[in-house]
Amino acid sequence: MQIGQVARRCGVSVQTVRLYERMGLIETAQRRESGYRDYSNTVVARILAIKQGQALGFSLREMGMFLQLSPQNTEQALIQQFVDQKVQQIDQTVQQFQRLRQALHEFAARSADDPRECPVIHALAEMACTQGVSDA
Amino acid sequence: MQIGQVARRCGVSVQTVRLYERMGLIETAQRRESGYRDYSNTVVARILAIKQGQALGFSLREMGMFLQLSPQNTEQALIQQFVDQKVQQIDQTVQQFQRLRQALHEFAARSADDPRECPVIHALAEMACTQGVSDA
DNA sequence: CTTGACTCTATAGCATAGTATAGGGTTTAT
DNA sequence: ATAAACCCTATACTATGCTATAGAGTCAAG
Repeated sequence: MQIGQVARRCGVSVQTVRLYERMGLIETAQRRESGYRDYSNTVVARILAIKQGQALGFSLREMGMFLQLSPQNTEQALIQQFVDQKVQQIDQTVQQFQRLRQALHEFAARSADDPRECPVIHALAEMACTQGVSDA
Repeated sequence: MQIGQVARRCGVSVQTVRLYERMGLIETAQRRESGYRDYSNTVVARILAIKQGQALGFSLREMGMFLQLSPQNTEQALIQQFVDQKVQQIDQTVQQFQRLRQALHEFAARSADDPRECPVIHALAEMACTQGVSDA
């Protein structure tokens, strides 16, 4: 599969595919005699996974570590530890999104002359505090 | 309140506070005769809100628009529309996080010689697809 | 056998969100 | 009256994740 086809199937540019290859996020493509890259089709799912991970806030570096992890190269205990940590992070993030959701509803329900602080700022600031920022 | 105190209270650098001011994300501070900025203390909640929003994946530009929205300057119908849209986005994101969570558990539970595709890549790729990427 | 659509490398540039530095003035405490 | 700790502006630099361009080769269709 040529790089252009991979790119179109993933909704990314060919430069992005090359970038991901250089960064080691996807397989190093086979080359034809011409020098053209020839990708296996598993690369498509991988790129889609990377883009989706990004959309959820993971950096390319994180996604790279993520994707490198496999039972073949990593101890079960470490995998479990990694997964537990990620799940905990996810739960926290989900909770924060839900508080934001609630605050948005309160915001929309407010009357124009409500003197109280904006519920969205309030909720977001509180979340930040709960996670520990302080000073005298 | 001096800029350094604001910065420490928010857990950011003074340069960041100045940057946010230049970008119009926070109030333009009063100045003392010396030229020193003098912030009101509402600025702290605002910066914390910005940082928390960022942690949830919003850009500074988005947070700026967010924070500008108020019943004083925006029609109720528009606010409702904005809120509905954001809530819908949040619900989708939360759902995606929960699918990822599930996939992570499956990943951890897998035996080392399972020949199937990695459940995390699989789940992320599927999510991406569901949102519409395609090509012939 | 040439045209158009593709590919290659290499390099440079962009937006975002900061961080660092230079060169200076201010405040407070001793 | 001087040191330490703060503040000011302006400019330059950084990392991340792309995007654009130049200059070249490849390949399929007519």
